[in-house]
Amino acid sequence: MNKIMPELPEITVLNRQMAKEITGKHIHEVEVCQPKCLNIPPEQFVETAVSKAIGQIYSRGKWLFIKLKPDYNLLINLGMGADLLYFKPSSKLPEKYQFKLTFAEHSGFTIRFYWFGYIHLLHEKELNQHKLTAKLGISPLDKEFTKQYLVKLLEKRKARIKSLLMDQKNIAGIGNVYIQDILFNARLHPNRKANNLSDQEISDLYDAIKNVLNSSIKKGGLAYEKNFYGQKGNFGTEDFRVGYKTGEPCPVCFAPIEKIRTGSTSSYICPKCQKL
Amino acid sequence: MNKIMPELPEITVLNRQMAKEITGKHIHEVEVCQPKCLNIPPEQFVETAVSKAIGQIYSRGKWLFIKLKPDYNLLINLGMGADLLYFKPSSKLPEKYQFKLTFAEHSGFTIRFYWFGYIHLLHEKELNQHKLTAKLGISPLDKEFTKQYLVKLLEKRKARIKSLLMDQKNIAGIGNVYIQDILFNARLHPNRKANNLSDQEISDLYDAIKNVLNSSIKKGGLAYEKNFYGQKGNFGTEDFRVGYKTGEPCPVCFAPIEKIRTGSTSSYICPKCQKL
DNA sequence: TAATCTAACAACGA
DNA sequence: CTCGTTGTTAGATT
Repeated sequence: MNKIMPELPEITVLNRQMAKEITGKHIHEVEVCQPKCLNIPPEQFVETAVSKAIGQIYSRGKWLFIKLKPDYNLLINLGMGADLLYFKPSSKLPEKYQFKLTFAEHSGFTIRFYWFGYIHLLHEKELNQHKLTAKLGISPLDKEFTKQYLVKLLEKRKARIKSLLMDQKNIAGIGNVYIQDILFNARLHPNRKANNLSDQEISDLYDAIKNVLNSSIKKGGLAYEKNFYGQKGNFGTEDFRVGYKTGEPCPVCFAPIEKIRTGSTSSYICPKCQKL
Repeated sequence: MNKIMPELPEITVLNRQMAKEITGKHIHEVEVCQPKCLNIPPEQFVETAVSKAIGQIYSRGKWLFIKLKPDYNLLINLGMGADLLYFKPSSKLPEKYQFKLTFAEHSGFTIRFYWFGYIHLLHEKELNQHKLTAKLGISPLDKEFTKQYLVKLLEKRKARIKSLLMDQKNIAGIGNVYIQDILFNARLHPNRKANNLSDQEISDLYDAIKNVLNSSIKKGGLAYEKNFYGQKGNFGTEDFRVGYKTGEPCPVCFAPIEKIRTGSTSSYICPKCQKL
């Protein structure tokens, strides 16, 4: 368990810190070291971004949305792991990064991707046609995400519950890290068919989603990911119940946790508590 | 070989006959017996169509496009077999039909679906958003469909040649009837990967597509389908080389033709001439 | 080992 | 037999 992918809790933490730190600042310089991350040519990207001011910052699923006033938006997806780090006017920059944005008063942030990731710049009017975010599903921490909403989402769906929950078009923000304990807490095998869940199971699943994500946010996100200030979160090994615990005893029945292959992803399950 | 689906040749024949017979006529009455075929409520359909005049008639793939002047279009797809029959003012109507359109001078046409089919009415401006036709591929008899075009279509495609050719988004108009002899004439097994064909094989395939479709059009289409005047075409059993000839000798090597399952469709092949 | 898109394919329904 | 939708899988991506 070295480098783990950022999911909703990590993005939420970053979002809050960025909002507090950089809102209102004016972009002075943009440095692009990895043009493939962008949606437009680097020159156009830089020219459009420079001299604009940071407006509202919010997130949807694993995406950060940073408004560049008056009518542009910077969309960031950290992909399979990345450091998005604030720097102060005088502080030393990270050794390696693929993107740097500097504000008028010489603070700014860098992004280092470990593996894939996107930095897209879009006009307000292009937002709803943006392929990668236009069809993002509801946030599991949104008020609109009610138990009834989950019931509706699952009924008539023949897909496996794990892949359905991880499909960002259904619910945005759950990845292969937090899904492990979410399913365990609801005592669901990852390959259960969505339309076969009992009312009780759906209810448990709903609570598990909220609880797992919220408790990580409360702890500042994963202990394996850095926040805006380079600090690690406090949600660590001891907070996982079955995730990444191959061979260790199930916290409920003491059966050894198994790592199994589910589709193209790995799942950590208790073979006794999570029956198919 | 009872009822066979209409493909490009049958639609082309219908198209020509309809253009000659009904162009310029004014719609006087529309009767809808199967609202599920329509894209809009029956009342709205009837109201919009009535009193408009028939303009240009053309076809794309298995779809007929009938312009209703000045700015509407009647789009017809005969699905898995249907009779689209002209009637004169005094003549008897077919016993069964799901749609009837009568002109001012009491001629008209009826449509009887045997299995699914569409009759859609669209404003000129809605045409390019029409899901079922907007992405139809090129016509294999169009001048733009050159050998080079086919080469480009097949390169880098890992799909099986049969399903690629039958996908209406690639080429529009080939179904599971004519594909049989097209593949045989090019000596191609239906499951060959598109990107593995030699230049010679692509060239043969190109010629086969044109020859098979054109020869059926010349004969007025399939002998198992009725044209606008209720007459059957002249392209019959003797014109098929391997299609629907299970057990009969291959016309080239005399090996018995086999009926095999390819994906969700049936294929008739010569096991010696069409190796995988 | 992760995330996501795409193409290709299977199963199902209308 | 046709066609669209849903879901699954393999491959590719920087």
